[in-house]
Amino acid sequence: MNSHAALVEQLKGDILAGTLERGVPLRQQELSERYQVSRIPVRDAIATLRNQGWLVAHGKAGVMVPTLHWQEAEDLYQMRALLECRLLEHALGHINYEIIGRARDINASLYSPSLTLLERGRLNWEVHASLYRAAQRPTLFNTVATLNEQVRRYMGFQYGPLDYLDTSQQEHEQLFDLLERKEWSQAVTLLQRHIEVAGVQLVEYLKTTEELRK
Amino acid sequence: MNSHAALVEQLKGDILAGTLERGVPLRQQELSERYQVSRIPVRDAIATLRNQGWLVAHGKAGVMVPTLHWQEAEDLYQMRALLECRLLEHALGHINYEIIGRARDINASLYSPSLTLLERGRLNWEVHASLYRAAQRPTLFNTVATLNEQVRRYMGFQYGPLDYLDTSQQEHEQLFDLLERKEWSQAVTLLQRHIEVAGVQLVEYLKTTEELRK
DNA sequence: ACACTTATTTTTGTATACATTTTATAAAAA
DNA sequence: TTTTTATAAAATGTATACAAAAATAAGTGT
Repeated sequence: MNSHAALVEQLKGDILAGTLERGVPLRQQELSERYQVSRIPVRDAIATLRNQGWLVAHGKAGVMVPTLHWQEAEDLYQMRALLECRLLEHALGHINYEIIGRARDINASLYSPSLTLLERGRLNWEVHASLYRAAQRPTLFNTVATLNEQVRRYMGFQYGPLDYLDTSQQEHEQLFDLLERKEWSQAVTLLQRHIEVAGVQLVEYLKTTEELRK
Repeated sequence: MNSHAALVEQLKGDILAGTLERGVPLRQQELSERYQVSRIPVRDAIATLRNQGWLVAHGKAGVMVPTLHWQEAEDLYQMRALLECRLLEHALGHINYEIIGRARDINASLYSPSLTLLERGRLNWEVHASLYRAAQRPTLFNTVATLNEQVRRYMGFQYGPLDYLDTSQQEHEQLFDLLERKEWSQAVTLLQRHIEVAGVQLVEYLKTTEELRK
């Protein structure tokens, strides 16, 4: 992995871990000292993170970690539900037992308790992605991948408070069964609910925590 | 406008104009000489354009203007149809005569024949955006805006060959009428077809030109 | 005490120079 | 001739230094 991607991932990790306080401006020199590189790669990383929504402008000079809003999570999950269902529909004809097998393996690895939050989020996406790739629709796939990457910003909250991940893995297994039996319309419906209820749960949780902060 | 955004727009213009050949690697030094700036702002602009899909990697070092594929256009328009209809639904309750009036004004300005391709594409988006903003859904709006920005890469082809823009403006006017009469479900249906037929026309055209190149 | 200017400091943006990686070239071996 | 490997050239990535812009602080008048 080149150092640019490494720095971006490092920053994402620190954002999720809460090491970088939300709302306060990040200074390029601070970051360059913290990560022991010059300001140029820091600038590159900041640009990437801005484009992906992990950082936003702070006034006219500087960026900050944005505060989380339930409205954003709601939109992200609604878009996921819409687009991922279309993507699964395109994939249906191309999904074979090998693909389902790989997806099962990834889903099984999620049961390991010694996974960091970041690894868990990434594996969860890989379960979905392994199915979506069969659709051979790179443009649609990329947009969906971008949405999932944005959802990751809320992962720090999804873990712990609502033990969503257990039920999520079980729903994945149900999805695999339906796909193997070629019960396609039911599979798409399950996926839709799978995403929508996850979204509703997250939004509800965010609303309560937002209330608490006032 | 700061120089970074200016350089990005300049490059987009040159990409649309065909000044930068597709498929051949762009060198940072060439661009820095061409636009009379150092390689640093060129690098920044390239990073932005890569994130927006206007440039893609060429091997391990360098970027190029990507070739256009009808499959990409198809996906972009299908996503637009899905997401923009949802966005319009959210907006329906908030759309008033002032908003429709502004949209009408923008649409009227499109009849001017002395518009460049870039200006035309931008105004066309502004018609849609002026309605969507009423929805007050920034996250959904941003995704839709990104999709429209990506569609712009195909605008060079949409102009001339298929005289799509005339009918597009007439459909906009129909949409305004339906919104004023609060015939909401019909308005959403019209928008869906408006986007879908534009997509189909573009895809058909791209298929024929792709055939010719072989 | 408060609004408004002006000066100072800080921060970001850009140029130049150097280091590292990648690509192209040419020589050597199969 | 083709493939492989070594070498040279070129391109990108990064650090440092400087210029422009923005934020902060100090001063001025009301």
